[in-house]
Amino acid sequence: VMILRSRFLDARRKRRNFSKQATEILNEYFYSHLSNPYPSEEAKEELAKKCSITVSQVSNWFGNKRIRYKKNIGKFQEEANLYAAKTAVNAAQ
Amino acid sequence: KEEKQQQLDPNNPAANWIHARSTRKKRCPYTKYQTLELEKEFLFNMYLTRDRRYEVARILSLTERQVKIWFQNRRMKMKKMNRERSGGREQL
DNA sequence: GCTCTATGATTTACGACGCA
DNA sequence: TTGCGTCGTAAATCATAGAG
Repeated sequence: VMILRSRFLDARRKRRNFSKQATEILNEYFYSHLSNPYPSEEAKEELAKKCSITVSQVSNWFGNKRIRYKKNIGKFQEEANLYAAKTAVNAAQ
Repeated sequence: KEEKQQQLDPNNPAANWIHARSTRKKRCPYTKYQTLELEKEFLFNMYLTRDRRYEVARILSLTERQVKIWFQNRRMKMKKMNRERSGGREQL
């Protein structure tokens, strides 16, 4: 029983990568708010809804993204340019 | 293998959200034993008296501050678990 | 299948702020 | 003014999904 229980509890660490579209939405927000990539609670809720993930997952994603971006800006430069261009196109419409 | 040199391009709008308290103690993962004992204590009561905190800290070779913060974090974890347990679907 | 690494989640440690 | 509470986060670490 304890074994089964612990397996169930450990299942929270079973994860799937987010969908391509969810990642797209999160990255768009991140790179279009690069000067302050800290979404408010309301913004997190909206992102969560759009991405079909939980608010906690949105928080985790931004926490991971900020630290990993900061640790190696060069590695993300291409991605940053891509989303900057995408945002510019959206804004132009 | 470890050269963390990041030249912050002035063009880069990300220049300002770096906190990084240089005086912060590095995170040090607790042993299985320490965690287990802390969990047992948490099960006994979610809030520590000063005397219990002293005892737990002494037994586990942690500082009282570490024990205090562990309980604070543990309560936040519980809160989060409850929040997502009631909001999400349950299977099994 | 079998490494690796990218990625989502969890764990320590604080700063900021609240209340008694 | 001390001191413990929560909230949000940084940074390190964990666990493994997935790409080669």
